[in-house]
Amino acid sequence: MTDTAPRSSKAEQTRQSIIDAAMGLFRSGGYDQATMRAIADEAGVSVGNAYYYFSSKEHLIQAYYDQIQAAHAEAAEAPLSSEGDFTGRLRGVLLAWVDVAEPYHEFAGKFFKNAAEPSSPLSPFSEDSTAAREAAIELHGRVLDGSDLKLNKALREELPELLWLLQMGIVLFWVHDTSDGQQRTRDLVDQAVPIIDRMLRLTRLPGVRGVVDDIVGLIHLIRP
Amino acid sequence: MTDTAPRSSKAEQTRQSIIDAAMGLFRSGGYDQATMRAIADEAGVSVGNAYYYFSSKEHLIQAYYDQIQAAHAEAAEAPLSSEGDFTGRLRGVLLAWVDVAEPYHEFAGKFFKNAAEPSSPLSPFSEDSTAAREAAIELHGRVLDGSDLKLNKALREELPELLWLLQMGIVLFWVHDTSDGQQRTRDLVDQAVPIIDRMLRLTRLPGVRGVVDDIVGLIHLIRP
DNA sequence: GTCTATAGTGGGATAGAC
DNA sequence: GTCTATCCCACTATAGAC
Repeated sequence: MTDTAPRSSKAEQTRQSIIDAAMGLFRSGGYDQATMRAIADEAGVSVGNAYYYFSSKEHLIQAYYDQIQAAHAEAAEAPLSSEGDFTGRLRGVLLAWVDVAEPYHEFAGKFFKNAAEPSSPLSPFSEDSTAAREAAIELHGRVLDGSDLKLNKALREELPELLWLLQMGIVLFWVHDTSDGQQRTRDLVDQAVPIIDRMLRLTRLPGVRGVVDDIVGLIHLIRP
Repeated sequence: MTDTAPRSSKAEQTRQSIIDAAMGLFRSGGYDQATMRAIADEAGVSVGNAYYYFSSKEHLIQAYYDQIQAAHAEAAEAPLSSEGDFTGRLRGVLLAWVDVAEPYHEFAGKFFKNAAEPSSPLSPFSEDSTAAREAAIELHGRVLDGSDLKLNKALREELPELLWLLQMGIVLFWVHDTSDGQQRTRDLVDQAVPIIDRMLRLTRLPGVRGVVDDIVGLIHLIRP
């Protein structure tokens, strides 16, 4: 979607101040409280100007998403550089997301609601989310690249996207998770990761191989 | 959720006329076109009165939601009574849903959006949806009961819920599916069902068994 | 190209009289 | 239970300043 590189410093400053204002208001009062009037006011710009930079309130959230995504990419560096085996790397990356997203959990449901609508630019499957989605998938590619997993080529190619889907599933669980510090989501990650590891290693088993090939075929069939 | 039995005839009549008006307008013009003003107008009541019966536009959707649910249960009877093997039964039940839901596909995204918010009573995971959810899970229990599948007990117990989750995944795909008659979703079902069948039969394999046990354990851990 | 100010539209939701 | 009147908000339009 939008390029992250700064254009003219003035414009970029304005843009950023709007994002910052939105961030602050989202955080303190949730999505509904943060009206476009309030955001513009807090940023010291006019409503019209806010709309000049963000064509809708949803697009403003998108910027917010991008920021979480960037923070996740950064937080994921630690496990990606220190962990060598697949389980450690995947767990590290997934838990890094839970850490990064924790402050927003309270009102994430509101975001999620908007993101669930297929036509919304906020949908993780949408055109507008392509950049963020691909960055996230790429991150899972790196989980695999540095790991000790041996996989057949066709599966290896699909796996980053599948791991991203897994992450979306964890996000789904996470938004419904009301436990303290989203501990249940962390438990889910802890337990699920070794199972996934074992499942992936099973894919080399004679009886399993054929099914894996069919699954890869299915993925190709349904990909847009 | 709401009881379907009629209360006082006058109130119930008004209530029903609002639902009918909403249904008609949703169907002809989609969700956005059907403003509360238009719905109230069509029903011959005031906007305030419409809100007296339905505390939000979302709550109006519930009536729709229930209708699809009931229609699916009915449409699923055919394959459940005629098909004997697992693939036939599962495919029949899943495709019955796609058939039943087809007229609503256009604006199903709006349903979905509301259902996605964790705190919404329309969420398939919510307290309020327990009855509908359990009915749907029960339906998948019947898919298994009449089939030729042999499974270990622990897995057999979890499987109806897992199949329901699969159905939720298909719904997710479906709302994003813009192909004619949602043909791509139908293709997905056709291709996925035999794969699931094969996967389930693999669970009896020595190397696979342990992983299946762990998955069942994980399910128990994360269930609320 | 960036920004302000202001006035307006239309829709979800509500208050309070009846 | 029902209405009318009104509020608030996202969003648009416009006219113009720098």
